[in-house]
Amino acid sequence: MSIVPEIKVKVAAVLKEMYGIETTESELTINSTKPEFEGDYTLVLFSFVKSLKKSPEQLGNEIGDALVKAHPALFTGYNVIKGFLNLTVADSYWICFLQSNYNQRRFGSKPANGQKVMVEYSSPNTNKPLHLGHLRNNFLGWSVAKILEESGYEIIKSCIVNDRGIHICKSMIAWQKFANGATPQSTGVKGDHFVGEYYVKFNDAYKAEVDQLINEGMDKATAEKEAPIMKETQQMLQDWEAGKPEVINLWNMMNSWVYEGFDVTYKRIGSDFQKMYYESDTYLLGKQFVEEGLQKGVFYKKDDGSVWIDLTADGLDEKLVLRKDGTSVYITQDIGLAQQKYDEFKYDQSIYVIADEQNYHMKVLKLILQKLGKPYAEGVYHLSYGMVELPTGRMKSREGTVVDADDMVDEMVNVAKQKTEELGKVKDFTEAELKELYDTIALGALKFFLLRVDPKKKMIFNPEESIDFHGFTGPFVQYTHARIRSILRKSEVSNQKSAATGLLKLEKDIVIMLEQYPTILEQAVAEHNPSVIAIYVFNLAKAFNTFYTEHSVMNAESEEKKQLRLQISEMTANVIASGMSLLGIRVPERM
RNA sequence: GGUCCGGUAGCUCAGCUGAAUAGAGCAACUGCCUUCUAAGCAGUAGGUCACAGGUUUGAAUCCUGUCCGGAUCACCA
Repeated sequence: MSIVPEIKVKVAAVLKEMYGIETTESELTINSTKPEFEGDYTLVLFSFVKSLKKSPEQLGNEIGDALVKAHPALFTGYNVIKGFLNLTVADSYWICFLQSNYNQRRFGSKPANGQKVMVEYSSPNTNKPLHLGHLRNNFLGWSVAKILEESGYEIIKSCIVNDRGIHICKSMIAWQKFANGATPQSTGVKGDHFVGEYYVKFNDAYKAEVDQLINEGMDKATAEKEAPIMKETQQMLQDWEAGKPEVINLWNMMNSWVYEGFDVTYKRIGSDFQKMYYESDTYLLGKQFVEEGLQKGVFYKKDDGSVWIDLTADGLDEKLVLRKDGTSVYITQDIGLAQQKYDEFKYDQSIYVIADEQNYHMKVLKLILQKLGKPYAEGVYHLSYGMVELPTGRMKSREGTVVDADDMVDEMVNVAKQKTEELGKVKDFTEAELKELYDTIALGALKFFLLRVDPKKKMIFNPEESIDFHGFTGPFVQYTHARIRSILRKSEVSNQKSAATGLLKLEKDIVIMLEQYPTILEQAVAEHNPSVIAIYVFNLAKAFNTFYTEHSVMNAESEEKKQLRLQISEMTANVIASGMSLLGIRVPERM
């Protein structure tokens, strides 16, 4: 058991024995003792003062006395200040904890719990390359999956590719019109970027046609509908749905270009999936549920044949689930896909990593599944994350302010290279080693930057800050790891029982933090939130650096001290490495 | 307009299941490399926690209202 719950159990026993009051764990507040006071953990006394009719000081002294007397191996002292009982945990407890965990590679991980979780993330469109927003999504989804996996869940990472629809036809039409048969191969442009260029070309051509029609006296709305290129695109969508071979061939060809490009990007940023879904396969799913919903009285049909669900009683609106022409809408497809996923994997939980602009949609999806009585409805969880904005405001593809994912990674690699060369610490590295190091640092910086903020909140991406490798950053944590590894390379850590008997303040600070790691991991799981790990790992690295400048490991005062510090160092390196791995960040031996 | 989310130091963010004098990083200023990697450390300065009420022994945190910003409410996806 972790130390905090253990303290709570002991306190509860004392309260029961001395005053006859029953307390639950949540009624007891144990905080880390503020650095300006003596002690490790603090019990807040106020809540008992009233019912026990004792002054906080008296109560604190009584409880403190009883705790020290009953558990001399755990508590070595206490002090009471105002309504706070500050408890000092025995050094021997911390040393023993360190001794038994310092060389564990996966401290904090849990055995399989039999629960199966699907995590759907990334969800790209096949008409343009990935951008900064996708990166946040990919890093989040991957990390949450990894965090759950480390905590004993079986994970299936999945991805739904939006590979059909009007937006896909736009780039197809533009390619037909403007490409003269050009291909990624013939131009040397990465496939997803290549196709993205034609999507842009479509919009340019479309805009020109609309402007011309307006100049000829047409109103804007009509012009947007009547523009010839738009009509061609809509025709193409119909041809696609009808399965017209030349359209399908073109579609297959252009999508394959995009996938080649995506493969490169995914590999580079470390995204992977066990199961791919394609909207072209799933867009017709869900229609069967319309009939089921009608029979169960969950849906109703309007005179024009369209089918709806009334969610006004749940504080939402009426929502269309089937068009009057009998085709399904997005939400209907999602119902179908949820069922298909469940049929195949029988998941306990299904996490959808989708931006918060779809909060309403996901609420509706879950509600409909519940109303249809689906057994998996409760397990549907929308991991909603905020949009990434630039200091200048929202990214807008039409205004060309979108930050491209590949460009972003390239730039980070360049910065990593430049800074590494400036510092000149790894001049003996081979080309291959250098390349790997630049990648490790670049992606570490980028991932840490995007994962360190609470997913729920929108974030401002400041390019200048993102290339800073000092302070609250991935490279700072990586650097701390490299520093520790440097020490460990030079010295054997003895597996002998530590002979050390006491801990200095800065030594204990680190051990206390290390002990908290499993609790932090639990919090990250409960909140589906990687940022708590990023923050923790940064604080741990910071504490180690403080210790490092103050005390020497290699030239410690005694052999016992040296061994103790080596153990602290090794465990810190291990916890940094595993914490960072949960964020999808590698950690170098040297940098 | 309805619903939802947010407003904490110049900037980016923690803290939000109530608890001690509100914390980091960046930016600014001061120091520290003959000693295990200075991508580091130590220090100074910087706050009416949007505003007003309320609950409480105690509120950045909970409740109500107001102001400001954003998202959403498509037979789009």
